[in-house]
Amino acid sequence: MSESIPVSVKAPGRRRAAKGVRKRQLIEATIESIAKRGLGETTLSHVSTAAGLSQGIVNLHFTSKENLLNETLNFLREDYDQALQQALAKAPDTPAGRLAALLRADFKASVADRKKIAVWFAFWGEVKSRPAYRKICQDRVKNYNEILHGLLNALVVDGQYANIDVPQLADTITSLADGLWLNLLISARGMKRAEAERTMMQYLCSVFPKHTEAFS
Amino acid sequence: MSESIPVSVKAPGRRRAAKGVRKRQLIEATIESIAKRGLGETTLSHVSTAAGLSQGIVNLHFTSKENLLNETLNFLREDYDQALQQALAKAPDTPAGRLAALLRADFKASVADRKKIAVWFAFWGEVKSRPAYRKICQDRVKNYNEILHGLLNALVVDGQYANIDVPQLADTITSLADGLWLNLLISARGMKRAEAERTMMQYLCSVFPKHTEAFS
DNA sequence: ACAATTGATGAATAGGTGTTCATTCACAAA
DNA sequence: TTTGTGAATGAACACCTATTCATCAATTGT
Repeated sequence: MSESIPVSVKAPGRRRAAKGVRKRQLIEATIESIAKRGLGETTLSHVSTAAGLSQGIVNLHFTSKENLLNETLNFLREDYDQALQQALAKAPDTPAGRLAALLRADFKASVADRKKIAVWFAFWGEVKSRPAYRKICQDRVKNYNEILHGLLNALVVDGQYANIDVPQLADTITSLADGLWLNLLISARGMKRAEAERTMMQYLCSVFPKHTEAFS
Repeated sequence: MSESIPVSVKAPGRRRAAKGVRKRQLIEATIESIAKRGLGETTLSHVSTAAGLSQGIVNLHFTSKENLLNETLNFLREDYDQALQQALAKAPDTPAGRLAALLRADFKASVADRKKIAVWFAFWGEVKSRPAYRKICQDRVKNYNEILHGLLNALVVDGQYANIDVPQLADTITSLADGLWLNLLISARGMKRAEAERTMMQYLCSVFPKHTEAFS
């Protein structure tokens, strides 16, 4: 949000920063720009100006624009995974409780932020023509699926559910989650995060009727 | 290739076409290019070359690139709506049969074509920063939701189902459909259309257990 | 047959973008 | 203080892209 104040050249003391600091600063400016202007209209000028730095700064720290975008998508993925881990760490130790925590995490304010979702979709929109993006997105899905499969299997055992096709159920859940994100992004009458979360929980209740209290 | 020999024999009937014909030809070249290169890398040169025409042709028929892209998205939406109408027209006259037809249509070869899905996502990725795209996408969703609500209400009455929140159910169904599309686009082990359709049908079976035969 | 009309051309234009690199300058070690 | 290091600059460069427009030629009307 707060736009970085462009540093006056005259004002001393605003120079030099560790590499890691600048890189993160530039990545955040990139996310901001993609959310505001879209991926196609995001230029290095926009990014460096928003960061209050000079023209060549991105090439200095990332070598190329392509590299900046790859690292931006990577950052987004790590940010997402971290939110999941954090949610699981705080979750109760029951399968249902952990599953609920995992799926609620998708709709937390810090994850389902409209800006971040816009950036996710911007990259998804290029997935077919950019193998580098596809790789990162596939890795994220793969990791998510592994966690989800584990929890679903545990819950099926825990509740002695029969006739549940876990792989297909996992597909349904991940698809539902992604589709709800699209709703958050597009919907006219601003679908709210809470509403999306409720929809997801309601679905889980219907699949696991013995554990409704965990999904309420 | 050989060309520009200014003799009378210029080429076979390669000149002149009605406005509508050229426009459609250019829109199709645009879709092709977006699917192959992405929205950001699609240039007017690519489009006109792919159509076998000259530089200025897009500006002649569409005035601007922005216009071409808007009309391309519009075409995609009309194409989609048409597929839905066609599916409904051929459907049996029962609520369950019509619902099944509507949702199966999302995964027909001509609709869930990997190229078209890539283009949909390319535009969705810019929805936040381009009001014109957002408008078209919202209209499509709105129309879809109206049809879906009608069918769901009819089916609830038909089967005397209780405790069904139709608006929420409609949200779940549309989200699931969109999410399955993302799976088709990204998934590593190529999720197949048939698999996605089965997932959707299986979900409908779970919601409407008295009508499973319509969803099998 | 002869204009008139209009689709189509493609070279030229103007504006913008990513990248480079010689140079500057903050900072800390000697 | 002096000096070495490397972060940061920003003008210059080469490239690309959307758009224009004078020109051409196929079709239509008379």
